[in-house]
Amino acid sequence: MFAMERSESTSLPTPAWRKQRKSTGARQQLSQDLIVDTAIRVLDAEGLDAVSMRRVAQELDTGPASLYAHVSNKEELLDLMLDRVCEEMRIPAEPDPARWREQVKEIAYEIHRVLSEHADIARVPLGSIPTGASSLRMNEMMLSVMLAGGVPPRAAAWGAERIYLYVNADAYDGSIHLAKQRASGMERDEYMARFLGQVRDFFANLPADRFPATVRNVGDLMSGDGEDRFEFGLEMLVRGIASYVPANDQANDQASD
Amino acid sequence: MFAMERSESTSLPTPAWRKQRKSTGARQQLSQDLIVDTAIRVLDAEGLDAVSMRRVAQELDTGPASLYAHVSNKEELLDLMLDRVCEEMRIPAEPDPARWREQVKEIAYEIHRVLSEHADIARVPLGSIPTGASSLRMNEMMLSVMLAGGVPPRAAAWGAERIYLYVNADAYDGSIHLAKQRASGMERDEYMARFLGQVRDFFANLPADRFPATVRNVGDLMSGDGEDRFEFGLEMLVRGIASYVPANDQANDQASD
DNA sequence: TCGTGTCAAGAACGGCGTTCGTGGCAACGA
DNA sequence: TCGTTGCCACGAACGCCGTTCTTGACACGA
Repeated sequence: MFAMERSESTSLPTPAWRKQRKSTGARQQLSQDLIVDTAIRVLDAEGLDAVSMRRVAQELDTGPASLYAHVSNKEELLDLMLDRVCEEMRIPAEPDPARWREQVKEIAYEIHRVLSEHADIARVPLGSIPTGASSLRMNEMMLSVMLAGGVPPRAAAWGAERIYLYVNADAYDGSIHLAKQRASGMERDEYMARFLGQVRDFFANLPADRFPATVRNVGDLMSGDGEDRFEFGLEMLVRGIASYVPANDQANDQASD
Repeated sequence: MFAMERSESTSLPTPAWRKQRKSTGARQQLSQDLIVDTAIRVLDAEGLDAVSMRRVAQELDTGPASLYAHVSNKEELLDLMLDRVCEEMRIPAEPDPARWREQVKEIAYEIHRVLSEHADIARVPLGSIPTGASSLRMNEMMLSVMLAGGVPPRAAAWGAERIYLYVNADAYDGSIHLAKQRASGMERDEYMARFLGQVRDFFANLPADRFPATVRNVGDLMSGDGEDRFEFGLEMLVRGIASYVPANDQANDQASD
C-alpha cells in the first residue's frame, strides 16, 4: 500500500507508458518520506528499540544499504521521525493574557500527548536541540503566551525551555513502563498493578528507623497515577514561573530573582 | 605466593616449561565489585556508550562470558554502577524548618553534581525506580526536609519525585553535550562556543513574521549557561512546591489544590 | 545502439549482548 | 597420596546491530 503523500505533487497516478520500475514487480519507489513513514509504523507497533535500519529495510522488502541513499544516518532518521511526529501537535489559539497559565499547561499537555502516543520517541529529543518547524512553533507559542501573561522575557525564555525539558522527561519516563509492559507480555492494568504492588511492598518493608518519613508516607508516595503526577509537576512549574510576574496580587516576598 | 594478584607483573616472560595456561593464572580474582569498579573507570574515561560487556572484560584481561558469573545482565551492571555512584552523594545535615527551601535545593544540587561527574550515567536512572540505599536516603532526606517545612505529605511525596525527575533529566541533558564534545575532539570551551553560535544563528535567521517572539528574544533565549538554567528550573519547582504550604504569608489564591 | 548516470541491494566488516560447552583447578573424601 | 567432584573462567559461536563497498540493472540522452 502507499503511504499518505506528504508533499504537494506525487499523488498523480503513474502514467501507463512508464514502465513499472524494474522487473521485480510493483515495488514502490524508496523515498525519505516513505522510509520515515515505515519507521514510525515500526515505532508505534514495537517501540523504538525495534526501529533498526535492518528492520525498516525489511519492512520495505529491501536491504539496509538501500536506505542510506535517502537518509544519511540512523540519527538523522530518528530526527526525521521526531519532526514528523511533532507535526501532529495542535497549537492552541492565539495568546489570551487572562488565561496564560492555562494556555501554558495546554501546550505542555499537547506535547506530552503526542510524544506519549508514539511509544518511546521521547528518548530522541532529550538532548538534541529540536529544530523541526513544529517544535519551533510550539516554542514560539509558549513564549508568546508567557510574555502576554507578563512574564519577563528572560524568565519566559528559560521557563519555556525548562518546561519543555520536564515534559520530555516525563514522557520518556512513561514510555519506559510501556516498553517494559510490552516486554512482559501482560496487559497494561495487570502490569501496573503488579509493578506498583512490588514498589509499595519494597517501601513499606524498609527499616522504619532509618527511613521514617518514607515508611510513614507510603500511602502518599504511591498515590496517583502517571497523569496525576505529570499534572502536579507541571502545576509546580507554572506556579513557579508565575511568581516572576511583577506587580502580581500575590507572591511578593522573594519574587524576580 | 607467586601467582596471586598483582597483574602488573605479567610482563615477565613465560618459562618455556610452564604451560601457557598457568601464566594466565596471575590474574586477579574476578568479583562483582571489581567488575563494577572497572566499568565505572571506563564510564568516566570514555562515556556510557563505551561501557560494553566486551570492553569491561577486555579491561580485565578476560572474555565477556566471564562477567556473567558475577553479573546477570548488562542492565544489572548498569544498576550496580549507578548504586555505586550514588554512594558518593553527601547528605546534608538534619532538616532545618527555617531553611527548608535551601535544603531542598542543596539536595538537588548534590544529586546533580554526582551524576554530572560520571559522564552520562544519568541515562540509567531515567525510567528505573532507584532502589539503591543511597537513592533511598536522598529521597528520605528530601521528604523530611519538605515535611519539616510544612509541605503537606502528598505534595511533598509527589514534589520530591518530580524534582528528582527534573534533576535527572537536566543531568542527562548536560551529559549529552559532553558526549558530543568528546566525539568532536574539541576542547570544552571551543565546542560550546561553536555550538551556541550555531544555535544563535539558527534562531536569529528564522522568518520574523512566523516566529516574532523567538526572533525578538534571541538574546534571552541564548543567555546563561547550563548551571544558570538548572538553577532557574529548580527555583521554579521550589517556588511551586512552596505554594502548597498552608497558612503561608503569601500565595493564597489557588493554593493547596 | 551505445555509453552514462543513478540507485537498489548483496556482501561484508567490526562490534554488540548473551549462551553453551569445555577444561583446568582447588578442595575434599578415601 | 590419589581419585573424584564441583565450580568457574573463558573460547567459540549465535544472531543481532550500523555502516560501507561494490556490483549491477535499469532509464535515458546522444
